[in-house]
Amino acid sequence: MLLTAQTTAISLKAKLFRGFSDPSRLSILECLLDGPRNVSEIVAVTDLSQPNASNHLACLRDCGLVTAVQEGRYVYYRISDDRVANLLTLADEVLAEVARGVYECTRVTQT
Amino acid sequence: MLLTAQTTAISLKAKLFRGFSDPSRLSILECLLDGPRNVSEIVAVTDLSQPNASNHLACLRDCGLVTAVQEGRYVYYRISDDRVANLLTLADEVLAEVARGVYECTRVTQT
DNA sequence: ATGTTATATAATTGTATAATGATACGTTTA
DNA sequence: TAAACGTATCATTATACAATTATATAACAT
Repeated sequence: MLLTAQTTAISLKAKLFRGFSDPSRLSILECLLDGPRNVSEIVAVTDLSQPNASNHLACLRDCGLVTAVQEGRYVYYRISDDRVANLLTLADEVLAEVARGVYECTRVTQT
Repeated sequence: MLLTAQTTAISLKAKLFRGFSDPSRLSILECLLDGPRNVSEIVAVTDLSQPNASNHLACLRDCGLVTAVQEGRYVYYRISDDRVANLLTLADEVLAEVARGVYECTRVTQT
């Protein structure tokens, strides 16, 4: 793709959505909707391996979707902005409308 | 990941977000915000190759984000639901907040 | 100091997927 | 019917990315 100011903004937005586009990361985000959690708690809730969870958390953190605070040997993660939660909610609504389509979509691999 | 009813719903949502997570598909969606467009028009606006645009359109259609209507030899695409547009707008707002983070995020490749 | 727990990082591997070029299919016009 | 046009599909290639294993770092406890 040709890169212009416009497409740069679009690439940013694509990157933002990519933060939400993985089941592991979504599990983490939904877990954090209930409040801050440390890595061990996240691992327990999501059933991800610890390194895998850390990788995805690093991705979410780098993208600004979550923030991290160290407390002793624990690192607590939380969702950085209410609008992130709003996006998840709105996605649920869209999904309710188009669920059948997404379900049948085979262009993106089923997990 | 272990697949449960919960993770299945999450996988669906991840798939939905994946529809938004590519610059080419976002360009197409933003182009369609102005109204229905046929493939040639989309190709002209987005600078994608015709086969590439068709591929992404098929993905968006399969995922229920756009609908297609054939008129003569043209196929007109439109955004399937207003909430899809809302999601794009909300993403802009989130991006305004966390843009720096996303910009600096190197876990997801820059385009 | 040593061991233990919590988290992060690195290297590797397999898979997903975006882009391209060639081609097929369907529709219209001559 | 043939030619031209619009769109879709297929095969290929290159790259991105998720998951795993092993290991490193840091904080705390004994």
